[in-house]
Amino acid sequence: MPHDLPKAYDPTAIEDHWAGYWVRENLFVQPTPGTPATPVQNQSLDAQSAFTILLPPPNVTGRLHMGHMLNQTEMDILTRWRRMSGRRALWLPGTDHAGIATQMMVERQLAEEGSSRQKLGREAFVERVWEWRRHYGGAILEQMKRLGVSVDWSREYFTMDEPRSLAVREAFVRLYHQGLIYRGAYIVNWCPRCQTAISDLEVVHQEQKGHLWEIRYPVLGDGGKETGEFITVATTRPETMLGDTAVAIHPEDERYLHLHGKKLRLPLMNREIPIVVDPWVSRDFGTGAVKVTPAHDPNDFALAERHHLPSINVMDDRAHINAEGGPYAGLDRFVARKKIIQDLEERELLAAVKDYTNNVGHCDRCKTVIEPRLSTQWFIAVNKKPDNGSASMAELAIAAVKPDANGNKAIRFTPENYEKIYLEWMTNIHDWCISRQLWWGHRIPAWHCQVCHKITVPQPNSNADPTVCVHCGSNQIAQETDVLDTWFSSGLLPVSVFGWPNLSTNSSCHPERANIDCHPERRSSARADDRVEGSAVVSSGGSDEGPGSQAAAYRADAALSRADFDAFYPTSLLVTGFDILFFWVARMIMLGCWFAGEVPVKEADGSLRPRTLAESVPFKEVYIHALVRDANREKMSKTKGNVIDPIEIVKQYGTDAVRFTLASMASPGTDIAFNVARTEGYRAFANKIWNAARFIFMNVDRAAEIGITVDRATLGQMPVVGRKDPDPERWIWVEFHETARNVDKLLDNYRYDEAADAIYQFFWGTFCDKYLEITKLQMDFSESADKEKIGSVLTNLLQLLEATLRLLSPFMPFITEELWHALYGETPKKSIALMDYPTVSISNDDYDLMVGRAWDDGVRARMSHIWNLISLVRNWRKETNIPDREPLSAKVAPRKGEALVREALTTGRGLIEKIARISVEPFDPEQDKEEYVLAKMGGRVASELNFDVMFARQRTIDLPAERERLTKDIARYEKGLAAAERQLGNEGFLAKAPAHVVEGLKKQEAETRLLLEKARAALDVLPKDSR
RNA sequence: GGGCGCUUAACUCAGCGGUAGAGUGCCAUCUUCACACGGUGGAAGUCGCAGGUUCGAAUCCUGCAGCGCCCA
Repeated sequence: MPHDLPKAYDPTAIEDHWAGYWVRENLFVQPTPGTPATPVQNQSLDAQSAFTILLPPPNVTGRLHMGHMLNQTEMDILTRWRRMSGRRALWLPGTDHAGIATQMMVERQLAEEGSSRQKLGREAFVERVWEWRRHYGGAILEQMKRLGVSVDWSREYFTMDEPRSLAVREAFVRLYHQGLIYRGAYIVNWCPRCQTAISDLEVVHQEQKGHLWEIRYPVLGDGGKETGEFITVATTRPETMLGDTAVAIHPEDERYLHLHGKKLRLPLMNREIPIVVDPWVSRDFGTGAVKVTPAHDPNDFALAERHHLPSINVMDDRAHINAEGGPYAGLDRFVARKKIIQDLEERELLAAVKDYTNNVGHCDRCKTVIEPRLSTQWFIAVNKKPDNGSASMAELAIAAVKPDANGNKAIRFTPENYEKIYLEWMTNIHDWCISRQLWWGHRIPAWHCQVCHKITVPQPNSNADPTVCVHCGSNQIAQETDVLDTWFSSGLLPVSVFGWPNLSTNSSCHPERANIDCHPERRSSARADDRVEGSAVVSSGGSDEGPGSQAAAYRADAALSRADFDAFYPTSLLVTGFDILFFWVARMIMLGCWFAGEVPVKEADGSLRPRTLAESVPFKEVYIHALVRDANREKMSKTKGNVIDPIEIVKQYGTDAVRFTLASMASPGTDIAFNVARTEGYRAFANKIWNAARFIFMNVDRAAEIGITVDRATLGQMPVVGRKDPDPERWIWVEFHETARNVDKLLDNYRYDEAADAIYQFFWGTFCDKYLEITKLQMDFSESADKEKIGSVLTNLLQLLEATLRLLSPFMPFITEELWHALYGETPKKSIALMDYPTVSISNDDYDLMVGRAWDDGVRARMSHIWNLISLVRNWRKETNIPDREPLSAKVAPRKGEALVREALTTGRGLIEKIARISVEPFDPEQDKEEYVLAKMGGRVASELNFDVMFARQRTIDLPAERERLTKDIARYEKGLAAAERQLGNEGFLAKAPAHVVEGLKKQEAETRLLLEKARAALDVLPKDSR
């Protein structure tokens, strides 16, 4: 192995190389169980061990941002760790067709060309969007590849590809025939720019300064004559008065009691409208009288339903006043507002104008002010029980998250408080408006009859579009022009990525589901075309013949889909941000529980049984990650210009360093203030790793030159060290295993931060700073060297390095891959990512044996004493300005009664002498009293808890500084001692505190007392004069 | 208006009932044959404020102040 590594680690070329290699070699392809596809991962695993994770699909229009990188880093760490831990790991990537965003993108392009979607027409426009997607849609996936995420590229999905489209159609059709999808007139959030309805969630509310106009409506007496009296209403949107059909007052409002049952004349429109009473009206707001515009306000609409008032829509889809607006027809809503105010003023009907700040809804996409508008839309009745009386969608989705009688949850949230937020939302959920007036998306599979005006929706499991109306038989039917909400298709992903609804039961069908699962037409319906096309777009080329597309072809088969579904559904985990908790997570739970619940479970013997709720959920765990903010905790936004481009940072510092930064800051529930200073620190860490490896390789090479061979056969194994081994080797392996165990536990609880920190501390603080320093003392390549000894030291070093690289690999996949390959002549597998995680390769018994033995013997305590003594000497050197290289002689007295301290001094003497560059002689302060006292007076004595060290006088020391230091120490010890004594004198404490706490405090008190005495004695022997 | 969260060293954050931690930064010193993206040593915090519970509170409770988020 040639080990001429450069002195400093340069990640760029290395990361590019491995990123390409991982994709090319299909390392993370997880074939359908039972198929002969690429046997890269461990095939002996049973389905129980699956670890499945679905990538939240980024928009095809998207570019990678910090949120993606955090999300993907977290998923990649967990997936790599689970894979190395022996699980059948499958991470599914894909993209979302993002209806509005993508359509807007292409419309903008067209506008630049002087064209528009209307000029193109629907069909040509949709083709144009596909064209756009083929050219630009893979950008974000290419960025993901550069980050080295360990996804299965052969299973890449797109929410508009054939299998996913089939799932969307089938889901719609089934829900429709179950009576859970209806078409109705409701107030929706209408975006006049996007020309579509959007869901409540896509509306962002912003405080805006506006006015509250008070308008006088004349009261009518008998015979429709104005009485001269007025009722004054307050409104923020006067233009809607054109559509007023009533004025409402509170039934108990004394100001208006005499007006009950009266009518009003609607100004400008000269329409007679009634006064209605309704307790919903707030007496304190405005004038206590509220105009009612059912077609343009959701509250008014509800009120109108109660009072059977008509609705008059006064605006068109561009938010211009329509013919219902009389003289104002054709005006833009805001122009109309001005004109109306003016006209009212002229007629002396404007009572007042007050400044008012209100929350105005804007379109999340284009920021246009939303116009609540009465229109006909498609809805899912999420609260409606199906005809067979079983639970509604929302009820199922609640049951999936709420703890059952035994406290078990089918879906567990981390951090836990999201469970509450989710349940709160799901409990108050409204029907879901799923129609969008766009061209890009899944066109709703419903046909309108031009003759009887009824709707025809195909039956489940039929791929044929209807040609005649099922109600009147007419052939004049046309497909609905609306498309479905993008979240409808992404909500189905957990089932559709495994081929649902195209699932064969292979042998026999569940009696109730027979028509669905074994439909003959369905077998050939899902073609692999789009998959192959998808791979061609995103892969580095030539993948059409690779195992990827082969696997794709397999999956088009219903039997294989079934095998995938059985093996991988429910997925294990969803990692996502809280911003799409309702948009996506909640909808996946609703749709997942609903449709997976209809798929029977196939038992080992081939029989079928109904699926339980816990088996129907789309994922068992949800980890909600933090928001990545800038270094000043500000939310990143394009307008603020504080957006950090992860790819830029990656180019500067390396992917590994950025990943490690994100991991080390990813504490559950806390936002991440991304600070490049941290990344700089972790780039230094990568460099440290690089150089530690370089050091080891150099020594292996030097050893080879004098004929010392290092045994690589034992690499990958965990040595069980025992009493016969020297302290340093036993100690470092105990430390290593403690770290590895810890990391396992921490990752299991999503504590990326603590896991990253544990590895960092081990590698830098323990392995490099201590163990490597120890091994340096043994690197003797002279003729007289003990070759066997050096060989075993180097073997141990390589073993440790190899194991540590595996431990670190999920966090820093690139540098570990590079060094791991450099370490072997010929690697046992294609990638370190396919090796065992260190915790897997040692059995529990071995672990207990090893750590137990080492501890019994006090190896950790001894090593800790040794390092304390070394620190004491180093500290002394600094204080007395004795250079590190200058030899020093000292006499050391271990603390009385501490056997381990004495042992440490005996066994570690050589180590201490070499590392601290000191010659040590033992002494006993009791027996050598005279010399000790002499030293105190003439030489110097340094003390810590376990040792007294007597140094020969070599340099003058800064007496005032030394006095100050000791005085400060004494004060600190006195304070600590007083506090401890106070505690121990407290009977309540002695009686109530647990024994170990009391014991600990007693020990601490004794130690503090000792340190105090030592410090006092040291101060005492310092000459009193200033020199 | 309803709900949730945050306030710990100069900065960014852990800790969440038993004597205050990390990374970066800072100070001093060292270019000794892995690494100056380094070594060694060091300084640095009445844990937002005020009450309470407890033998004991950064940690639990209440109130206040400041900051932020979600929903209406």
